[in-house]
Amino acid sequence: MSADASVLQVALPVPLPRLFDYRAPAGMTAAPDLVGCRVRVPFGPRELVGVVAGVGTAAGDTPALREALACLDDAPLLHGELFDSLRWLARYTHAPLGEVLATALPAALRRGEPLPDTHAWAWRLTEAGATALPGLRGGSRPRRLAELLHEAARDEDALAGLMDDWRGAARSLAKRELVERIAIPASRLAPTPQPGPEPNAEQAAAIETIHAVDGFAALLLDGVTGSGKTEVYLQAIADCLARGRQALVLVPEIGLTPQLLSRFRARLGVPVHATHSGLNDGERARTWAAALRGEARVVVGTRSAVFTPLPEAGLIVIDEEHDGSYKQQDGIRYHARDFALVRGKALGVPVLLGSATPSLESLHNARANRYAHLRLTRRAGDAKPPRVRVLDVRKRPLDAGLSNDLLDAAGKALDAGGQVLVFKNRRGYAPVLLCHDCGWSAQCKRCDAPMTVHAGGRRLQCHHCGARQSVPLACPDCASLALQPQGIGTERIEELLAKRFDGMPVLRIDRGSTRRQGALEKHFESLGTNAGVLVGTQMLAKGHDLPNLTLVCVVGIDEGLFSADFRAGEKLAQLLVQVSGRAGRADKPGEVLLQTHHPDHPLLQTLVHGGYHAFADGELMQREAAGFPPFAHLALLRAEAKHVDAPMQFLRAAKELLLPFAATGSKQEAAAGLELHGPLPAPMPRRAGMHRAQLLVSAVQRRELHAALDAVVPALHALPEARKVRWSLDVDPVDLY
DNA sequence: AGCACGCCGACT
DNA sequence: GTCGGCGTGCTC
Repeated sequence: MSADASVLQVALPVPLPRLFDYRAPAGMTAAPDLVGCRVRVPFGPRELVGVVAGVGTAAGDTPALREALACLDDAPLLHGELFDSLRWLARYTHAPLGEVLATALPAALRRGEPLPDTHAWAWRLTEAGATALPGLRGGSRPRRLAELLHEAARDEDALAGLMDDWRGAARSLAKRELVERIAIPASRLAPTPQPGPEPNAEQAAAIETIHAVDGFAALLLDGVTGSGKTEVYLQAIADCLARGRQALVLVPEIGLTPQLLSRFRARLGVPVHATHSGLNDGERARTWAAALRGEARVVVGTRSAVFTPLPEAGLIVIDEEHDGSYKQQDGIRYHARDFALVRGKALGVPVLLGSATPSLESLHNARANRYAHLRLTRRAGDAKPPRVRVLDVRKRPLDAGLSNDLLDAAGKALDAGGQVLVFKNRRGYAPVLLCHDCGWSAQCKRCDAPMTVHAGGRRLQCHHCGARQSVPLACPDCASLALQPQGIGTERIEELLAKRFDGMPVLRIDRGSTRRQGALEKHFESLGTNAGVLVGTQMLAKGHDLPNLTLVCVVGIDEGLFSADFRAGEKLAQLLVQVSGRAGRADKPGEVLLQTHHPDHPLLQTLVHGGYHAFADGELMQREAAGFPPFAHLALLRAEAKHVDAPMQFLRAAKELLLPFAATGSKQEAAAGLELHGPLPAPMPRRAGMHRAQLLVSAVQRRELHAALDAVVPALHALPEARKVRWSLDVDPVDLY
């Protein structure tokens, strides 16, 4: 084998910042047509599936290269725009390409399974079947099926519409070889959209602006709750389909409901492919393959759907663009909204970002004219916005954290036959178990966090590592029996409300009560439009339509008003506006009660009297003054280890590497160069038995941040201190902990 | 990340 | 005497 033979440069799913060279599999040559194909390769003592990222010539003195075992694809799985965008994502996140590709590909393909068939299936009569048809017993199912198939071969969907239990009949006929199953190409029928409601003037203007876009543009659809953003999406998608192009719709984790899908399916007149967390690996791979082949025309999915191949792309929609679930919080920490914008630009298609409470990043971009700003200010049917009242509870008696005013309002709403939503951002019974005699409180053994009381005061649970135990009978420190649940969680509110409104349905909706897929829907359906109370966490902020909801109560917002996290204000404002938007409909004005000990807090005052945009104006000014995003760019280097000192040692070494890029003290140069904050122990220094620390890097110019990281990240991998920790780099972190 | 190799404690 | 703990080192 000559030393300069062509080699495959393979991206493998390992946390090493390089590609690995292999000889082409036996009988193949390392030609560029293999780029984007998956290969199975030996790697140390094991075998891995990787993707050919390039071909090149091996350096002369390279030790004997190993040979790839097999190529798994006839044609590249990744090519063109998607491959280019994923390479960009690897550079942007400073992550190994192999890990990015492993994150982007459906699990079945990552494991090396073949690209699945996306054929539809049809049945037809065989020659023997045509001959035998008159002999089949009249009126029997096999006879009816044979008659149907005698007229024409029919696909399985059509058969299901024509007779029931056709499968049984087909099976029995197939056994006698009278019928056979044949693969037919997935249908590429022209869409038959159903007409929707007449758009109002604002919607029509938004639709026209989107329609007029040629090539890439980012458009912020900034519309109050109930203003009909979905209608704009539907018209834009229908327009995209009519031009013969594919549409991708991203929705938050909680937003992908059967209601949304059936509305899309009913209106668009083409199959809508959904990628939700309930799909198994095979189904996910099939949707991916169908999109790759151009068969899937509309794909709706959560965060990871942003990796769908779109060979005939025409439009990308991101619903509730401010939603935190678009940011992946482990592994490759990508932001689906931001990556969608990158893809839209590369694809040359419009990207439509919709929200009633746009992220400050998107508002900032809209104000800088980087995004078109489309406003929808009217609620459908001219429904009045809900009346928002700040409820001052200072010095008021509280029962399970609820004031009398709040309970009275709830009672009145229920008496009037309405539904009441009580929102509390803490699940469980109580957040702390305290000894009244000595001050001991139940702490998790593996985390620096108190354990939450659950099950009406019988169990303790750690919300950070999942540890569970029963509540001790006596204080472990002083043997006192005076152990008291302290603070309020959703369970405790549920308990109080069930007692207070005896006979009324009280439903609790949180991650404790609603673990299973579809459980949320079941809960809502069980209530219907009957009077009743819903108690819950974030999960209640959106999702299912509640037409009979007349009162929304928000309790426990005070923590959010004084959080150290610079994004806490934005998150709280978004939450309050979103949850308020659920109250009331056209014929029933809603009411919102915000219960607080800080009624004069500027955030509440601005939000209540000026609305979300007034809040956003003030918040953006504060961000600018403080040098926070979107006026600066952040990267957070995290490390964790079993050993106490290892994370800090690693981060100190990392800081040494970054120091040459840091801003100097002088004023002029402070605008250039990085600022390094830390390393510091993480806000929760120990979690699930691991000690954690972090180093925050910020820069005014994104280019400088990336230039420094480009230079430093490979050295980070090589640090001796790195071997003793698990570390990760989060570019554009959303949570600084 | 895996996985192997390698050197020190409580058990069939 | 071995099974197994996790430190250290490597992966084209």
